[in-house]
Amino acid sequence: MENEAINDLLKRNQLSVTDSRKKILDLFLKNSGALAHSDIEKKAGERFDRVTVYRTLQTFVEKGIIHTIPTADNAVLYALCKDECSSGHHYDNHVHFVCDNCNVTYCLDEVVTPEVKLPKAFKPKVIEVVVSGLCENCN
Amino acid sequence: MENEAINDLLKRNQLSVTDSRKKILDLFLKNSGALAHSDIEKKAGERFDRVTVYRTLQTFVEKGIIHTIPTADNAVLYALCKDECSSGHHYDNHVHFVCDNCNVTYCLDEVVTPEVKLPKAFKPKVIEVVVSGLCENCN
DNA sequence: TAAGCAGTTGCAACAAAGTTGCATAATTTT
DNA sequence: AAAATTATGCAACTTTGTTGCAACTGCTTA
Repeated sequence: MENEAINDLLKRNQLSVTDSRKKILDLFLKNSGALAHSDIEKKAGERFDRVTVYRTLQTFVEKGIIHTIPTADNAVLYALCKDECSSGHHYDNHVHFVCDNCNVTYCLDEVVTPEVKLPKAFKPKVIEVVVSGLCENCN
Repeated sequence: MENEAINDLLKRNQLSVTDSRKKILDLFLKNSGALAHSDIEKKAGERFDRVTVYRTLQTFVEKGIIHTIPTADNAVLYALCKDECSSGHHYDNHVHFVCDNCNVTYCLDEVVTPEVKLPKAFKPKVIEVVVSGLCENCN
């Protein structure tokens, strides 16, 4: 079932289908929120080698399978990309939401980043928006 | 001259006026852009102890003298707050701009963060906007 | 389906970033 | 100017991230 989807996703990105990659991808699929490196490393049941986790996440980012989320406290977070992300180029124009209470980070894919009017001399390329507050569950 | 201003700022925040604090504050005043921890630690001329830099920055953030800036590559950046920031509470509703070319980070104090429409269930408190692209000098 | 190749993993060793306790030194208070 | 308070810097440590290399796994093709 989902196994098929995972295999497909990996193959579509010219990645060999390995245990670690399947397990890490599975974690993302089963988690609605974003994951920190440490979440993955310590994830119940299986322990992955630190180096493998670093390299897997890096590979996934390069292939456009996941993207990083900047946070105010500078923890590195990762979340699945929508299909539109292509290799090395993230169309990451959605808003991220961090809950102050439960600390979960959401990708609000349906909320598009607003326009920002800058001084003329600045040429914007990417706009990152991170909102914090109370999420749907903690409200 | 500026020395007065620095002393005042520290005293106003109930901080004793020490060499390290004066020098680090001075760096911020002389730099239009944001500073990374390492910028401060290695700053030409003077070398500060790593621990002192960590503790000084932490104190300044707590007092509302400086604020942190979230970045895409998760480097920790600090910049001076406008006067409105009070102890422990940052009114940090301006846009940050990171130049892809010269890598300088600007606080665009005059650019106010736009409204973002979230799903009803989410209650926003703080909105962080980080724009990257080409700055006024690299344009 | 077995052999061989390329890509992936995990270990070890290292480098960088950040933290803590404590004795010393500097500021502030009286 | 001495006492009290606060900040500094060292040492030792923890956490986080990186690199090289040998062993292994998944992929290809014959």
